[in-house]
Amino acid sequence: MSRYNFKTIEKKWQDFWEKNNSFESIIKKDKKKFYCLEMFPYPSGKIHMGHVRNYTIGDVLARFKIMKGYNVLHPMGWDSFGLPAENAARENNLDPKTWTESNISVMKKQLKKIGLSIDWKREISTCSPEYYKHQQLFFLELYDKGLVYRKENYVNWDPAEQTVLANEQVIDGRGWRSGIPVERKKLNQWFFNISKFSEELLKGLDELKNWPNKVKIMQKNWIGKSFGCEIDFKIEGNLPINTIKCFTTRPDTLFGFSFLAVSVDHPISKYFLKDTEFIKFREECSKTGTTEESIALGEKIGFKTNLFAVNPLDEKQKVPVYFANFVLMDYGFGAVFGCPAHDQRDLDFANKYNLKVKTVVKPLNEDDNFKVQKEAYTGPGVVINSNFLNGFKVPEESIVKTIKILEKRKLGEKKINFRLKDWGVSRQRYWGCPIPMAYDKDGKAFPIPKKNLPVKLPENINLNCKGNPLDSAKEWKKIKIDGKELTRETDTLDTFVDSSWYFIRFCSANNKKYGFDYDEVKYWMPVDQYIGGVEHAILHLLYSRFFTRALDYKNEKLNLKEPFEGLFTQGMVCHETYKDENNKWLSIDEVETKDGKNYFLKKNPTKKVIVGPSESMSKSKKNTIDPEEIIENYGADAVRLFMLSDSPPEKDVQWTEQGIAACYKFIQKLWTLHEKIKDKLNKIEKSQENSDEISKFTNQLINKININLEKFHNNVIVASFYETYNFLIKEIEKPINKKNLTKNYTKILKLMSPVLPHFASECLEELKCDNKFDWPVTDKNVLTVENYKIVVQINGKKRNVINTSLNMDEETLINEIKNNSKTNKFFKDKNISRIIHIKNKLINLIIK
RNA sequence: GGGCGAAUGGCGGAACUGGUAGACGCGCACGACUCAAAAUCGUGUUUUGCAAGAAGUGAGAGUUCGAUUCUCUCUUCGCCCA
Repeated sequence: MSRYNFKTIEKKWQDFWEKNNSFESIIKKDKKKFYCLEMFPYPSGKIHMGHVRNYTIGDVLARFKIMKGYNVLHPMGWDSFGLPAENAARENNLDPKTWTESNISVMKKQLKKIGLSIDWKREISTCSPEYYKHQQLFFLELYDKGLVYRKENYVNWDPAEQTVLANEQVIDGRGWRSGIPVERKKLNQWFFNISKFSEELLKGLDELKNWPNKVKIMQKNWIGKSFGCEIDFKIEGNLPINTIKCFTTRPDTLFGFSFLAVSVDHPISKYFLKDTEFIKFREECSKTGTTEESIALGEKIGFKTNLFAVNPLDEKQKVPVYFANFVLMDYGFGAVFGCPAHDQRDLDFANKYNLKVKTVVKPLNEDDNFKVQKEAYTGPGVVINSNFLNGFKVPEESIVKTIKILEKRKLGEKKINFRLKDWGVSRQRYWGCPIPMAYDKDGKAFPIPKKNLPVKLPENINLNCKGNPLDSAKEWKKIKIDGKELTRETDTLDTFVDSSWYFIRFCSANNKKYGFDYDEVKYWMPVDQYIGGVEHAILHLLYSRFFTRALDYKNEKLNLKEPFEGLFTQGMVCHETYKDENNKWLSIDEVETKDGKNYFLKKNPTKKVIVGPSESMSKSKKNTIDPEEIIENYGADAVRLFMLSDSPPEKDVQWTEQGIAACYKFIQKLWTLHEKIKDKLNKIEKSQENSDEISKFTNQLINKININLEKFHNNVIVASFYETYNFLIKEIEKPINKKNLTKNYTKILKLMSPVLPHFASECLEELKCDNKFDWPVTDKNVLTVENYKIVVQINGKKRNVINTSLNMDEETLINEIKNNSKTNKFFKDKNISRIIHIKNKLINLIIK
């Protein structure tokens, strides 16, 4: 018996697939298409286990669909713009392009070693001008359609680095590099008008039947449609304004009104610019950062004005007006009315500034003396202490009825509000897609003429300057359009823009004229199955849905709304973590164990290692496993097998040395089995009779795998492979019909081939019996079974399992149970009062 | 604080529309082979009990002939939002 040499065999088949262009996809109109896409990687240097898991899940599906006769598109590319390249380049004194390109070539080689069914002829890279020139054209098209505009907006500003920080670069309110508190600063930026599509994007979710509910709910919350009312509050004081407009979802709590809070950026702020106290307060606010979270977690502070707001439902009630840090200008109208009793944030604020707290809603089970104390009451109930609103049920009638009253009195108006804000796409970075715009001396914006695209990134840029590197590219910035001297936009596009249409680009990856070809997009889109991490559940997926709609907007030729028909979000790959006595992370290579429980330092085996919980693999925790090394030691098929076994793919999986070793051993066992079967087939001369258990088994296996593949229950599929081995290794010891063995074993190998493509290809080639790579179908003739095991329950408890013939009549069955030695004792002095009989499955006798 | 989800042996996990709980793997134990070890193969492995049996899917109730599955209450954990 030879050992299975995965190194030569895997190489052999990978070369074979490449030479034969096995996975090249071309439009075949007579065939049903299947577009299988995994989220493309960021070329950070090397592939990690998360990629291997993601791409294995996708590859199994793609190969399955190919075998089922679909015309499959399964492409791969690189999300290659972004900050890490800029940082790495700065550290290593390279340019980002060189760094990125060398990473891509390394990672491509690594990906190929997994044996993926990728059509590499469609490979794209978002940092190549061949890709981003189309993106720049789309930008201008969106600009023409009125979906792109420029406005001033706040950014996170690092005063030490003199640069803008992305939200994730702000850690505890400080710049990640400088450690200095981040400030809010206003900058002119480009925006995509995503909020124009709020309603559509929300409604579209209902049609995404093959999306996880979880993700749809997350998107729904993110879009945040709320139904409420805008109210004009009369203002009294010494300012030339009469009213302030507010948006509220709780007009029914208007009688609990105790203050009015406005954003420091509210138009009325211009009347306070001479007030040094206000200026101080505004500076204080700018330190809080711009994210909703930092505002929610930070202290609520206010600045009292000398203004008073009048309650529109009760002219006698006048409350103070505050500037407050928790009111954002871009939500509603930058002003909210405060009802402390029924909003926790308002209550915190009211307690701090000693404002009145009036309870106007009580829970159903409380009486009218119910008073809100330390916790705001936001639940359902009845309106109290509110004059003509009293008795309204909260929330089902109170909100609607109050709005009607306000509308009748012309004090307010029903309004729908969305949390979703427009997408700011300007980034003050070098390594991104240049925004194709330019400005004259007065700051007026002009689009770069389409014929002059692409606007290429200048090379040899000094990245070690402060601020935006492109700003220092003096020559590059100058441009003449129609004789006018202009200055180029120096911001680049958010990399989320790059990934918002790459799935469309794959349909026509090599089209030089335009970003895509309409016929090809019509054939391939939408993506039938998109697979990736749940961390992209909101932004990437929402932006992609928006961008697709934006391309479709005012464009009769495209007719594409939703890019991803099916979505699957896989879990992460985790590993135990190790620390030394000084609480410093230790890498997996630095520790060793003999019993799997106690770990010691390799360098110093007397030093015990602290074993931490299993966490997602990350460089910072030093618990990563290098896929290339693993493939080198165990082979791609073993890694693929392990990535699918153990845990369901939507959950996290634990990487263990024993786990991968078990998969390796299993493939060796399958090979031994294969050799035994070959041997057996050579020895059988005449056709031998047998009960054909193998056909029955294979048929059941086909059913099982079909069901589980569609449901992504890959771990169950792997388990069924083990069952198959356990079955076959015993079965081939029995007399067997040669034809049956060949036919069924071939089917079994084909069933395994999406998961173990190299191994299955090799075995099938050796059998030389059938070189068609089709998906096995069940043989209906074999599925009829004569003998059934039926479960016998007495008073609902399982007492026995007996063999019966198909559709045995009830009387015979009961007689058999009464006489059976295991169950006869239950019938002494008792009668059967009820019979529940499920044919060929179970019988439950109720006896008294 | 709100939303969503989960909880099954020593561990990862399986169980189709309510119908044999613990598939499959890991680990562990014993045995075979071997001078020995590794590798490999075989047997066993929810708890309790010698056994027949009994108990058992986070806790408590409910619906049902029958509940891991459905309903309610609670506990713990995870994710997202605030």
